[in-house]
Order: sequence, then C-alpha cells, then structure tokens
Amino acid sequence: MDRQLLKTFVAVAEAGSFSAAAPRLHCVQSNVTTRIKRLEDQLGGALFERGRGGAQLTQLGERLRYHAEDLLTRFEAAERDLLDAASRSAPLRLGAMESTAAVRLPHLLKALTQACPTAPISLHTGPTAELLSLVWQQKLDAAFVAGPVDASRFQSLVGFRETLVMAQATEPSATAPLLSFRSGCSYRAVAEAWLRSLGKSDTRILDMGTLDGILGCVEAGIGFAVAPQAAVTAYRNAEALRVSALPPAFAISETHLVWRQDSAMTRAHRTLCDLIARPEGEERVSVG
Amino acid sequence: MDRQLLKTFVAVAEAGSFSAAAPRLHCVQSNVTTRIKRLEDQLGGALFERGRGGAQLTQLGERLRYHAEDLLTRFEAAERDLLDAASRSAPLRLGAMESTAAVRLPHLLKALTQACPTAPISLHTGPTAELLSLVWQQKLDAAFVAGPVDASRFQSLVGFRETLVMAQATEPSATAPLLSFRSGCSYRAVAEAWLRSLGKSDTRILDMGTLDGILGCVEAGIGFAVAPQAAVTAYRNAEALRVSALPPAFAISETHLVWRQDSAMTRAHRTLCDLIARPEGEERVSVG
DNA sequence: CATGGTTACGCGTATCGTAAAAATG
DNA sequence: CATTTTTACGATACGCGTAACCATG
Repeated sequence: MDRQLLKTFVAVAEAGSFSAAAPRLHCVQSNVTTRIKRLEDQLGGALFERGRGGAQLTQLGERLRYHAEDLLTRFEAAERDLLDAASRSAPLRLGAMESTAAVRLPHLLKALTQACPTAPISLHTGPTAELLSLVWQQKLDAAFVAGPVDASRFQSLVGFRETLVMAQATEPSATAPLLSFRSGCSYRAVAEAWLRSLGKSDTRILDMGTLDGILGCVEAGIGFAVAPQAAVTAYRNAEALRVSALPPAFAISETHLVWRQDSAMTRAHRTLCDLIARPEGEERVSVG
Repeated sequence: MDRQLLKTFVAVAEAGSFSAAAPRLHCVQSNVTTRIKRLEDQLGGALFERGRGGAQLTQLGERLRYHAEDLLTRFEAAERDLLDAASRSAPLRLGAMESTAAVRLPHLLKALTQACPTAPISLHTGPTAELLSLVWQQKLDAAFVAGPVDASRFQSLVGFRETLVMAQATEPSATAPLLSFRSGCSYRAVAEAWLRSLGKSDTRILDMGTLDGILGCVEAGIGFAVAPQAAVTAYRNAEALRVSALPPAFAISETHLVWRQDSAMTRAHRTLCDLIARPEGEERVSVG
C-alpha cells in the first residue's frame, strides 16, 4: 500500500471510472488498471465493481477511501510543514471572496511576497461557504471570509473591518439595478438584505467581475452599488459618484481570515497574520 | 515523500547510522544513502549530520521523524483494518505476561484459532509495563496485563480473576527460596509484596520459565511458589503439593485485556473479547 | 586505519505507453 | 455497438547489489 497507489485509488473513486482518472494522474488508463489490481491483490478483495458506466466502490472500497483520503491529507500536511521548516518556506494556498480579492488583497499580497519572497502564494476566489469547506478539507491553508466564524472548527483573525456605503450616479433613477459581484459575495448579501428590509425584493441585479467595472457602470448611471467606503473614495473618478450611508445594521462588514486550528501554521501564514494584526500604515513607516 | 522513504528514514533514525539501518531494511547500505538523499532533495535540507559515530538527526530530521512515525503508524493501522474488512481477517498481535501465557492462554488461543482460522495470531510476552507501552505504540493490538488499568488511555476487559495460593513441598524448609517467573510477572510481584509484609525481605528468588518447571521444583522440595490455584490443582502430581491460602489482600489477582481505545478492533480482536466475556465452561459445552 | 558514508556501474525487473482484445449494458 | 476495462508486449528507467572510492576521528 503505497502512496501512489492510494492517489490512484482516490482519483478513480472521485472520477467514477478508470479511464476518467487516468488523465488526472497524468498517465494512461492501463496503468490505472494495473495499480488498482495491485491494491486489490494486497488487500485480498475487490475495491470497485466494474460496469458499463465506470467503476463503483465496493464496501471494502468505501472503507479504503476513508483511510486513503485521511492518509493522503496527512501526507500533504506533513510535507508542507517540512518544506516550511527547511530552507524554502511552504507554499501558501490562500482563499478569498472575490470582493476581498479585488479590494484588499493587492496591497496585502504585495507586502506578503516582499516579506516571504520564497513562498509561492496561490489564490482561490469563491463564496464564503465554499472557502470554508476548502479550508476544512485542507485544500486551502487559510481564507478571507465573511464573519462571524465558527470558533469550534476554525481559528480566525479579523482581517478587515469595512464601512459599506451605497454609491450611485448623481442622477439616480428609480428603477436602477444593483450592480454587484457574483453570488456568494458578502457585500452582495448585505445589499440584498438591505433591499429586502426596504421591501424592494424586485430589484434587478447585474453581476460583474471587478469593482472598477461596477463603479464605472455606476458612474455611467446604469445602477447603484454597495461597496466598501475605502474602495469608493479611491475610485479614480470618485467625485462623479454620490455616496450615501447604509443603515448601521448593514454598514459594518467584517472580513475574517480563517484556518483550521489543528493544522500547523507555515511561515508565510504566520507572516500574513502579522501583517493583518498590525495596521497597514505602520507597515509603510517601517519600510520607508 | 514515499512510504518506503519514510520507513528508511525512521530505520536510520532508530539505528543511529546508515549502515546499521540497512540490515533492518533488508537491503544494502548504499540504498539507504540513495533514499535518504532523495528525501533530503525533496525537502530541501539535510536530515542527518554524518559523522564518525553514525548519523545524527538535524532539527529538520527531528521534525520529519515526528511526522514519519505518525504517518507510518497510521498506514499500518489502516492496513490492518482493511485486511480485516477483506476476506482474510487481520493478524492479531497479542501480548501477555509470561505467567498468563503459560497458564491461561493455551486454552484461549486454541478456541480463538478455531473461531478465526484465517487470522494469524502472534504472541509477545513481557512484563506489564512493557506490554502497555507496546500497545500504546500500536505495536500490539491487545495485551493481557495485571490490573488495574488506566481507563483514560486504554480500553479493557477483565480477562481472568485468579485466586493465588502458595504451593510448597510436604516437607517445607525454613530457608526455602521463592520459585517464580522472571521479573515483571504479576504473580511474582504479589509474592514479593506478601513476603515484604511478613518482613521476609531476604528470601532468595529463583527464576524459571515455565509453570511446570516451577511446580516440579516445588514438588522436589527446592522451594515454594505463588501461583494460580487452578494451575496448581491441575498439576499432574498435585497431591504431592501442600497448598495454603494467601492473606485476602494478596490472594486475588485480576488480569485485564487492554487495548487502545482509539484503534479499530479487528475481527479476531472482537472474537477474543467475546471468548473472554463468556465463561470458558460454556464454551466447552457448546463444542461438545 | 578502521568505521561509516558516498559514488560508479552493471543488471534485473517494475512500470510505463501503445495497441489490440474482451467484457458489459 | 459504443464505452470501459483487461491483457499483451516491447522499451525505458528506476532501484537493486557489488565494489571501489572518500571522509573523519
């Protein structure tokens, strides 16, 4: 029972067939057959029931899957910890909501890469629920999500405390749509909740990928947006926007950095926490 | 970071040198060099400091050792669980005090091998403390030890409740030595405690390996012994022995079967527990 | 200079990919 | 009959052991 065999096995279990697993493993399908057969020989029982529609786990297979996923995850966690302890620091797999990624991360990641030049940093964006799941599965080391956070499963740090405002064109239209990031964004969730509280459940929503795009459309009078105050005032043509406060219940948005409490923190991860804990301004002073 | 590499690494760490590790791994020393080098390349740092007296772990090596031992143990636990789930049941690695092994296990193991013919059963004998350590390290699946047992770390079952008696020749001598199993045996510990309570701390002790040998020597008038009543009455020439009771504080000895509570129980293990839970007499009836 | 680690090298076999055959619904 | 798995087979490369070569206390 080797690591490669377990990887192959899990890939087949996930892909649902031998042939679909092969490309994921960067090998040909006959190799998959051989390896699964070896595994089955070693364990003395069938792991899959082969049929027309691919391969389905047997009872024994289900059991192996449980162990295999656990073992492989632990392998990877150990590898990261050791890479970090050795010369090069381990890669940091970061997650963030799209809005956070757009508004806040550029400065932060710049500082982080300066502080940890050897740590490759990857970023996955997605809605809060997906990010939490990925962190829990240890596919991500940490993620920026909308708070509050379940403290029994995750460790967390308040990353950013935003004041949300509404931005609209100087000539507002009554039937203007809400311009927002894709579904799952916490700013969007706030905006929707706010609109519901006003009884405006029929407001149209336009999805956009970037904050600049959203504010650009707002400026053009296409609709209105709910966004962090800092982002709005930093907009290149901020004076063209009319900014109004949200009711206090909706105005404050906290973004937390979360990670599994039982996973070892890598160097880059600790550095990130330091950068968040200390105000950004102070950072600049120490550099300049 | 492969399983074999970790095995090699741990072997070197335990053996203290590359050359000493090689025979344990059933390979030649140059292979050890190659594998450790691969590991070091992958992690990007040295794992050992090579010197005259062998190889010593670096800081990174210590860290890897922690992970490696954990991973390897989990691998083996998973393997056992899966072998058990597949056709053949997993091997049962049993431990027992020497006296238990001699007096009680023959019947029990016979019944167990009948009930689980496909499970290879191995037996390691040793004193209670060693057995508990081996069970904790998951080198043994379960062991018979002298109670009481630390319930926070181990799960246990009362295996045998013995009445201990003193056996001596019909013509006892005042300066006779105690005939006993090797140090660490719980019967011997009882005998020593009893003698201490009588102020006879100068009694000589003769070590023997088998109960028959001990009772044979008792019969020959060489000394006296503390042994389970059942074993004494079952002795082939029992009428030649004079049996006397021990004070109640020393007469009762409980042998527990213990195992780690967080390890999955294999088929043979469950069967063993069943056999212990039900009285042996009943077993015979169902067979005859 | 003896002990222990490294490097060089030839060899066997495990594992790879290609390709054809068998199974399955 | 299309899709998926198994088997056959030659080529490559990986990992083994032998043996000679270094390092070091």
